Amino acid sequence: MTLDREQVLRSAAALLTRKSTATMDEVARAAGIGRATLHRHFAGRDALVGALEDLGIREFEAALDSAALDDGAAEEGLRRLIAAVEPSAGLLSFLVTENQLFEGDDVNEGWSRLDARVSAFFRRGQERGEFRIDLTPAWLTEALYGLIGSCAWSVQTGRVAAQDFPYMIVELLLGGARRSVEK
Amino acid sequence: MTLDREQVLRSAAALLTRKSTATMDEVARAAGIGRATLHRHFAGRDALVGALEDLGIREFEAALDSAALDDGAAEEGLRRLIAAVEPSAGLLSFLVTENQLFEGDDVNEGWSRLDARVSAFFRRGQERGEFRIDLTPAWLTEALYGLIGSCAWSVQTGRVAAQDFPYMIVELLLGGARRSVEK
DNA sequence: CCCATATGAGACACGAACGTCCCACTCCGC
DNA sequence: GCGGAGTGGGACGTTCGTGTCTCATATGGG
Repeated sequence: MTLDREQVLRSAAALLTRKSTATMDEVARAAGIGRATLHRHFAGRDALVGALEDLGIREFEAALDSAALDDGAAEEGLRRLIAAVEPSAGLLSFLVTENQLFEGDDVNEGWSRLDARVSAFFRRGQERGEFRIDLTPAWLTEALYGLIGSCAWSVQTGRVAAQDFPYMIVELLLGGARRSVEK
Repeated sequence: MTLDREQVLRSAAALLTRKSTATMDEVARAAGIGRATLHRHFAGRDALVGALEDLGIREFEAALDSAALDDGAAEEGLRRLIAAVEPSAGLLSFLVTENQLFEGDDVNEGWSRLDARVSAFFRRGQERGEFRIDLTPAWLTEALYGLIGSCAWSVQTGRVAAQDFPYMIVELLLGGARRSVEK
């Protein structure tokens, strides 16, 4: 008994990553519990998505912390970040898509905090001459999210090998963001 | 009278780009027509999305044609493609997202045809030594779609100036795909 | 062993969106 | 001016997901 809330969230994340329109019933069955029990722990779909948001924010924040973005070259920091964020990629891309559906009323303030950290990282990289200055930090941040989502999707559909996930993202994003010599 | 089917599709695309969950009623009002009339021209939501798919495929295909990808350097071809695809960016990113919701049963064959063209373009660029060979054509194709979507979204939320749309995408994607000298 | 707590299954009402239909109105061609 | 086609508004039934509730069952601690 005594349901493992964390495990339910994990399976919900795994399911919603694949099928973002999954029913509460499907979420419950995927977690191996009854729909009633699911409702007992999460007031409704909004509450469930909210809990997933908190989870995703925590994971992303942890990845940011563990990446120690400011240690050494910015390029290496970014590589560590991508590697650290890989396990959460599916969940994060689901949450990004979910957020886009909102009418911008009440967005979880956690996202703005994370956006600010990522954006600030790119800006520092620019100031240190490691990143191109003609691509704005805000755009690099959004592009990072987009590439994470695209790559997670490509892995899911078999277009990209799972083991290549970090490499594909880092090489594509970094190649563009890195100051190249002929510029 | 005699409803302009094309115009209805345009306004539906514009609305669904911003709010992909918009109701048939909202779509109708956005087009300035009644819900009944909308249903007379499109059997249902599926038919409407299907018509939008055809429209998006036509536009993307036209962009591919007009870009003349094989004329001159691959880089220039890509620049022309991005510029040509800009007006359709919102619609295309909506359709890509929409397609991901499908359980992969019956996808419009148009997409595979377009995927093949884009993918082949990247492959030729690789063979001619203009693109890196460690990033697969399939991934470059998906990344292109993802960046188009991210940039369209960034423009909509004001994070990226509309006039910078082609530049931001091309520079980021190309920088990564382009063989850089220090490699 | 017994009881409290949590669960699963199902029933129920509610709301949203859909798809269909009808009716009055308007606009156009004849 | 007249008739018909096209349109808008609204009503209706249906479906689907949601949220709440009840009840029987199982599990685990005292």
